[in-house]
Amino acid sequence: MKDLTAQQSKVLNCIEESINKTGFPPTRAEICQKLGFKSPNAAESHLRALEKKDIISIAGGSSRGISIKNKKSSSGGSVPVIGLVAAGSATLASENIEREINVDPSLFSRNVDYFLKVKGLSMIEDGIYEDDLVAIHKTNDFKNGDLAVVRTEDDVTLKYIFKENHKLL
Amino acid sequence: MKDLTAQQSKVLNCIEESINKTGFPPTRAEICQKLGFKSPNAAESHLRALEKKDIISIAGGSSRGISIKNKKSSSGGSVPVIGLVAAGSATLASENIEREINVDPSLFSRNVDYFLKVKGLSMIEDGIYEDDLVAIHKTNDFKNGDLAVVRTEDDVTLKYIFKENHKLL
DNA sequence: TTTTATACTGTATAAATATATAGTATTTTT
DNA sequence: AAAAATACTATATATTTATACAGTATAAAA
Repeated sequence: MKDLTAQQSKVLNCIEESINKTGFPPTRAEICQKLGFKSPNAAESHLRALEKKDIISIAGGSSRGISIKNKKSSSGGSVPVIGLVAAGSATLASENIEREINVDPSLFSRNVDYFLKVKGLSMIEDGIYEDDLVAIHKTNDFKNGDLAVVRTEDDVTLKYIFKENHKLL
Repeated sequence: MKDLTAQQSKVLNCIEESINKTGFPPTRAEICQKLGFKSPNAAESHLRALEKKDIISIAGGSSRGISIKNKKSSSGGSVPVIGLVAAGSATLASENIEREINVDPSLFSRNVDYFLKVKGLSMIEDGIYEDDLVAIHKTNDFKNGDLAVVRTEDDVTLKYIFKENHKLL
């Protein structure tokens, strides 16, 4: 898959956010508003570039007809499974990947970047057990109370995050 | 939650299918086409009824502005966990519910009707282990190769389904 | 160096879409 | 028995939205 430019990534993020927040994709105008463009054609061009790179598909002649394509193959994307240690170093390098599993992408509303295998019993009250796989979606868009992978100095944990005065609790 | 009429259920199903298939909600006209209505107001009325019953929300002034609300509470729906035996009798009666767990509904693209606890190791090759919870979405809309709960005479199993000449294989 | 891709502004418009209004008929609730 | 909800057809229209066309400018690839 070709790499995306910085602007194309922003537009893709904008689409994901819209779907996550409102339940439906954005219009050209809404993309422009969010990213500060002054011409609808700015959004249109980026959308066509993303379509050309096979990241999204655009349904012609229908409003909000944007859908994000499944990242890898279409018939069940292959998603890497990573141990928690490897996640600490934040690499998806092949030596860190335990195995690849096939999932139906439509089961998840957000893109699954990778799976993390759970160690320990800290989340047992929430129905998350040891060796469970947690689907991880990379994003900078989080709300208080979201469940997230939190990475500190040399520790990686799965917990609910709360932000207060620009500090994570 | 108030009960839905037969027609309202059809419309809700139509919305779910559209989101699952295309990635975005339908227009009034598309609902009419799918359900055989001849007036856009037929769809509109049903949508307003569903909105009144708090099943969906409609974003005013924007196309395809339909989103399906989280079935139970908005901040993490409570979803019942059912043992496989209980699923065989197809009841959600309280004596069959092992426990209720809270999930972030936005993690799933489809509504999660209940969770099923897996018995046996038949799906181990697909990363589904004993005592795993499988999110079940009730629908009549399935494709070949979908993973589904298959219920026979007195047996309930989780398997990939294939249909051929109106027979399930 | 010429082409292609990126990254926009600005303007215009056909088509898509939501949505209101006016009816009719049936069923359900009060 | 009256009122309210359901379940539509039919028509109309303001607004939303996609999308094309004309430019300008810069960076990357051939």
